[in-house]
Amino acid sequence: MEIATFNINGIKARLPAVTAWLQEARPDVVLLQEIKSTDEAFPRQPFEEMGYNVETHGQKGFNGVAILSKLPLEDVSRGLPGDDADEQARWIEATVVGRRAVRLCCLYLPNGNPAPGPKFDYKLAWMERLKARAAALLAAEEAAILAGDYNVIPQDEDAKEPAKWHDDALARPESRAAFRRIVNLGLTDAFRARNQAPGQYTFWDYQGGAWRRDDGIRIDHALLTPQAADLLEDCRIEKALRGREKPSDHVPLWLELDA
DNA sequence: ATGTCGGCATTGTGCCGA
Repeated sequence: MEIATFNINGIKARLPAVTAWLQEARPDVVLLQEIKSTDEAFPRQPFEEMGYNVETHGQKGFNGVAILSKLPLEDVSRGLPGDDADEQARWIEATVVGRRAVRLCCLYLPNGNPAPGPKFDYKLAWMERLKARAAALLAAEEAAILAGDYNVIPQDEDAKEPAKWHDDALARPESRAAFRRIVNLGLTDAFRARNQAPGQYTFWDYQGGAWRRDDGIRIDHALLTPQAADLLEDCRIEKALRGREKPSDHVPLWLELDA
């Protein structure tokens, strides 16, 4: 089973690029972040015509997540538990059953800038809720993946210029510690399980010629429960997509699971 | 180097978020 996670930075602006990519790459499952669309406005039809089931958790103008799957999506759940007052659409999960059942959690973790401040507080609180959900998934002892835009640069080797990020919400010690607490519950960073090299990025800012200078950061991650990690066959970053026409500022992260 | 995008409210262009 091939699963890709991709922050597309707006489905309306990215529809041609995303459909062209899907036609050639043909993943079984796609986890999308930053659709920046309501459920009603999301263009389901082009994806359904390609054979995908579509489940969205959208919001007008900002955020929004979705799951596309060739297999049926079962037990769909929207919203990260733990705060009924949170209206930001950043979490959707569902189960696919191939040769094995896999729980798919698609997440768009808050950016948190400027830090310190209320947005940073919201990020850290959201990460506490994510930790609680991860603990529950681990307790179920089933194959689950928690993948998406984490907006966390885990270590200095995950940035071309780490020093310029040290005061940023993506790399501050509080953000990195919160990310480590989640991983340390017993999850596997799928990319790092397969590739230990520095200089592996999933995001290059539109500004300042970041792509041209390969000034990137690794902030899109897939964390796996042990039962999912046992199924992991490969994990790779599709860097070339960033160099195409009208790209997102993120590129897809791919998982190959024996499932 | 207040640099680049996307979306919104709006019909010109400024604001917000990233």
